[in-house]
Amino acid sequence: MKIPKNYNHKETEDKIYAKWEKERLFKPETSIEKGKASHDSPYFSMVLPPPNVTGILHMGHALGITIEDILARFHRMKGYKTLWIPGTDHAAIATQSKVESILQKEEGKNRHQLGKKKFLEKVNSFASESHDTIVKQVRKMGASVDWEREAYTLDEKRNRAVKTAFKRLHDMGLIYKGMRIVNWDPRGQTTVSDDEVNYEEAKGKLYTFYYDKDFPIPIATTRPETKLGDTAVAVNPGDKRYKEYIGKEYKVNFAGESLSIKIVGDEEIDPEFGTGAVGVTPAHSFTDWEIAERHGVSIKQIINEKGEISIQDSEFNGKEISKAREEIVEKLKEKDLLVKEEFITQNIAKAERTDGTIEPLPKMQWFINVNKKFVFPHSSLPFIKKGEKITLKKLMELSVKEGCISLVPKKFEKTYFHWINNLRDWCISRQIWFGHHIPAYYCKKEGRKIHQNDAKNNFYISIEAPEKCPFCGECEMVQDSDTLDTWFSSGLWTFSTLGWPEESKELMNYHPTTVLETGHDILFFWVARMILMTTSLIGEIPFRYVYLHGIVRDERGRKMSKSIGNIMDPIEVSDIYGTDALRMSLVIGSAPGNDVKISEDKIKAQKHFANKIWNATRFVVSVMPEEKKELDKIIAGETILLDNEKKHQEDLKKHIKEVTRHMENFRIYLAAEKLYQYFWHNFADIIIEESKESIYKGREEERMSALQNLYLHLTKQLKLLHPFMPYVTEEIWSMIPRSKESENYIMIEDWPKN
RNA sequence: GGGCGGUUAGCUCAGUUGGCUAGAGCAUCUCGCUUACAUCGAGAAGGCCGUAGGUUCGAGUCCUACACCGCCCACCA
Repeated sequence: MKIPKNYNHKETEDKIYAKWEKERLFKPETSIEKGKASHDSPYFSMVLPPPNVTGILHMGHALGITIEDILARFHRMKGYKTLWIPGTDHAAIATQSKVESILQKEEGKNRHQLGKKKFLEKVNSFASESHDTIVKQVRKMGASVDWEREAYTLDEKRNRAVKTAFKRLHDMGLIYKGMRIVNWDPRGQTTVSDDEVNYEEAKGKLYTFYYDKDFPIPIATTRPETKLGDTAVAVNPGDKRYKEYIGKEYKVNFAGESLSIKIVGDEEIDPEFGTGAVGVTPAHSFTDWEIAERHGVSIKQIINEKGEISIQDSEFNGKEISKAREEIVEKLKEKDLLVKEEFITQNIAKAERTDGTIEPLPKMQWFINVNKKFVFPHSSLPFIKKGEKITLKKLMELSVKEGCISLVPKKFEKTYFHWINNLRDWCISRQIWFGHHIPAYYCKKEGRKIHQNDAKNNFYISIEAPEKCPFCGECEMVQDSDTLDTWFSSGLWTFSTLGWPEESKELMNYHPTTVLETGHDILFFWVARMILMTTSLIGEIPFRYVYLHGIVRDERGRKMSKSIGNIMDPIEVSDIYGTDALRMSLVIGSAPGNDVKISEDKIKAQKHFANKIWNATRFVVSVMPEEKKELDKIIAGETILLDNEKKHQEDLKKHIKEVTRHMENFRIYLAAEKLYQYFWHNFADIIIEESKESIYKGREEERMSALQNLYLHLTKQLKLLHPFMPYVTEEIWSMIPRSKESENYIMIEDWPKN
């Protein structure tokens, strides 16, 4: 057979992927049919972390997919029933705000001007376009995912899972509706969770002032306008300066508004900071809310959802915050109440997706209670029995602490525990339109006797829309207009993709999943939520191992970003250098948890490696004996090896062992480097070069021994390399002489044992 | 403020349970188009493994302190 001089990935990749798919090699059922695995074989299962349908894949996705595919292909070759489920994430707020900004740019409209129905149509068509792109890209990366099981976090099956989960968690007493202070994003017009808030450093002013001239204690603040909502002043109970005032109540006139201020003593107050006294604004500050709760101070909301002052009959009513601030400072100056103005740097809370400045507001929202003990309904967990009581926090903690789930690398376990310790109730409701609707229904009539479900709050939780109102028996109920945090649905991902809430075979066969591979930046967002959801709902862990990869950076260690202009598009790169080259360069030097730097040079080097493999094969094929009997003997591995070749085979055995050990311990980066080293500098540089002597000038036994050695080395190494460089190895596999028993595809060959 | 991590060749990084005469890729230099590959080969140069102590027969690897860099969390009125 004549083999071209250089490896051409462009002619290879799409063709091979299509063949794999056509032969259904990505399905565990096929492994069983072909006798590679049996029904009793151990399984290896993963979910693809569903990419957001907000655009296209980036290098981070490429890295994740590569690692996952390596794990999947490795286990498939080792004879595991291997299932890897693909899918996409509707990503609620991220997608909605993306479409909103497009709408604003293209049509100059906001979502309200367009209307809910039309807007959602737009979002859905955007999502579906984005989905198609993503799916194409996942294929291009060579991912051996089972496309027939593809899922979407917002499709019908997942919607059923979400509603069921919501209802069950509510029945368990873990979901509640309550008035609480939340992170309000005035730009996105929605609440966001604590994890979706980022802090930005900014210059600000710290004002020290008195409410009015009769008030004895000076207060410091960076936000004078919020002081309109003050209902108390808190001081440290040990602070001698203010001790005498604790317990007293003052009527003050602050900037023309009358306030009633109670002085309370609270240990949390640092006497050293500012004036040692805090103006307590319970409605617009998390810590103040807590102080107010401790001391029974009243709550007064003075800022509305638009980010305006909202006080009836006040001159400030309807004014923007910044405007109100100026005017108040002006008034304080006039009355000579402003003691000090100093510049300070402070942290401004920003909404991750919209960059809107977070305004803490008290709002009626849905929460998941992480501190409430509940009866654990069923358990396959070793640390708790069915019927025992536990909190969600404890469940999340013990799942990892007791070793049911291992994080790779281990150092993230500390970060994880630390996060759990600081965890507050999870606000799961969002006021956006795109997402799963909360399955809560309200009676339209008022004053009726309410007797079912959650009567106190007058809502009824149901998976199906109720036909008859259980409260009044007449009205058509109104569904809650809120949607769910996107992480609520992705928290169910390992089992919602396997048919839950049906008691499916899939769930029995492939859950808990074996590995979850994802970026360490979503450890809290996603990994922790999956543990929460899975343990509480099905009494099982979602996965045994969590493999966390780092961030892909440019060659100078910078994050890839549009503003720097250093973004590398994985698809472009794989067009130029080949997917195999891209995969190798992403994996080499990428220890779990560490950031990876990638450069064009690095990728080029791996393209060269693919070519090296190609040419080494060309050589081996070209020297194979023409006589059929001899060739068959080599293919069967029956040729007698001389001492020199025996030694090479011993080295190869060691190499296989080492690579396998690395793979089993998630040291994929080391396995990749070893493979590169061994192939190039042992096999090509030494073994092939040495063999030429025997092949061209040696005695018959020497020639045959050398050829046998080459053949064994090449075929075994190709198998070892296949998970890493699936395309080039598959293409080559079809070109080398093989036995009848060997598979048509290297993808389903056995992983070498020795 | 609390926590976690890093510091090894010009650059990017390996170094798995302490045995290393410390490796690789890229870049540099010299020579070579020899019948697998110039997307290559042969060779060279390049490192008090952040600093200071300690444990040990032996430390890049373990311990302590310090310096610098990075990340995460909290958020102080």
